[in-house]
Amino acid sequence: MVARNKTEQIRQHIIETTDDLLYHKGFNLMSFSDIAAAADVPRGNIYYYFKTKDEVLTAVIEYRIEQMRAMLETWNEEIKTPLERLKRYTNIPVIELEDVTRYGCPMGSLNTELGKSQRTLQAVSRKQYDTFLTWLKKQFKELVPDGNTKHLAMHLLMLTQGLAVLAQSYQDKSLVRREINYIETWLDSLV
Amino acid sequence: MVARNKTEQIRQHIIETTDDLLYHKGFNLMSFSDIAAAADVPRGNIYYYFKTKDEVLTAVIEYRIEQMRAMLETWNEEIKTPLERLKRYTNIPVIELEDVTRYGCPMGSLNTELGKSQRTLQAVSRKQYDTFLTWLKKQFKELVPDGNTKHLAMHLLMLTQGLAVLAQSYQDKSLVRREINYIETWLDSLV
DNA sequence: TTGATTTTAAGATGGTCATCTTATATTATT
DNA sequence: AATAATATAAGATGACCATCTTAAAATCAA
Repeated sequence: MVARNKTEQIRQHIIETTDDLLYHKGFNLMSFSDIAAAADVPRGNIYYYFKTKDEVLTAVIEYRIEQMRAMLETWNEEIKTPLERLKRYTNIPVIELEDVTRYGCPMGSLNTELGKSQRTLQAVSRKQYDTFLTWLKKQFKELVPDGNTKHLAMHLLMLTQGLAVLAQSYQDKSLVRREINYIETWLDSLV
Repeated sequence: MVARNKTEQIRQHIIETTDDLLYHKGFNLMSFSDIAAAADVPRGNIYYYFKTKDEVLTAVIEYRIEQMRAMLETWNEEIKTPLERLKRYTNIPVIELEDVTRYGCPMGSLNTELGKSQRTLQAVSRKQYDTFLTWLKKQFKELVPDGNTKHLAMHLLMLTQGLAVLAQSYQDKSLVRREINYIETWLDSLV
């Protein structure tokens, strides 16, 4: 029990440190040595927890999705109106301003990288988008019951993705704030 | 003269084949062996034309920018109104639909990749954006003389970047067409 | 406590990478 | 034709990579 538990703990610890590493370096420049060093686990021992690099990625994505779901669950409980919930989503880049202007969007940059020649892994990464999209559709359904909620959700996601790409390219924080304001104005215009 | 010329020709040939390779594989997964194979030049000989991989990248970006400038110049001549010129720009993803849904935006995907931990190279790549932005600003200046042309240009670029990211992630051509229509409607609303 | 199982972690393996050296071949100049 | 400069291309170099093997150590169940 204790050992099983400890193993799980270390595995979880590797996942959490790799999450940051993946965001900061990208998948292809992130080596097993990097993972081992970041998690402070001997290089040869990582393979006891994960057989391949792909398996590490999958575990990190699963972890991210868990986190996202928990966050969205909290928003559902704590934020009363769909408009306010959509605005809460929209404001992620403002809240994560340092990271977004430095490393871009963790979902978008990974999808872009993997989409070139690692499509199987991209499909894994894409589940992050799916998780948000499902939630966004629900909010839009509440906000504008007879709008095309799928298109609206995609559109909002697209706006935040474009924002992140340019924000990172130009290290431009004011661009983030300005574009987020436009998005909020657009959301207001829907009701 | 002939030799100098032939050398220039081979160098140019390497640049052009590497342009596609870079788009399809990304910078870090593109090796010198790939470059040599694609250009059909012996691996060891590539170094006669380019000392480092960074130098190849720089040459490819310069070539791309030349191409872009020539294209924009043609548009300036052949398309009468700034609105139509802006729409011509907007329609690039529709014209390049196959490539955009498969590999994303050549500028955006490269910037995103290099921005993580190769900032010096990202600065080189970013010049592609700059070239478009300068031109876009001019068009907006003509279209809405007292608008904030810098913000408008950035905004339009941002829309196309978000579009490319999602189009590639979901391999979704209808998304491209739909979003391009929105952008055109927005452009119309400015006059 | 003993024997089985789990966990650790060093070290190999075989591959690919960017880059360099160098000897040979080609071409240009005289 | 002789010489000098340019261009070719094989082969090394050393670093790093993902992954595997394996023997020792730690922990478990009996």
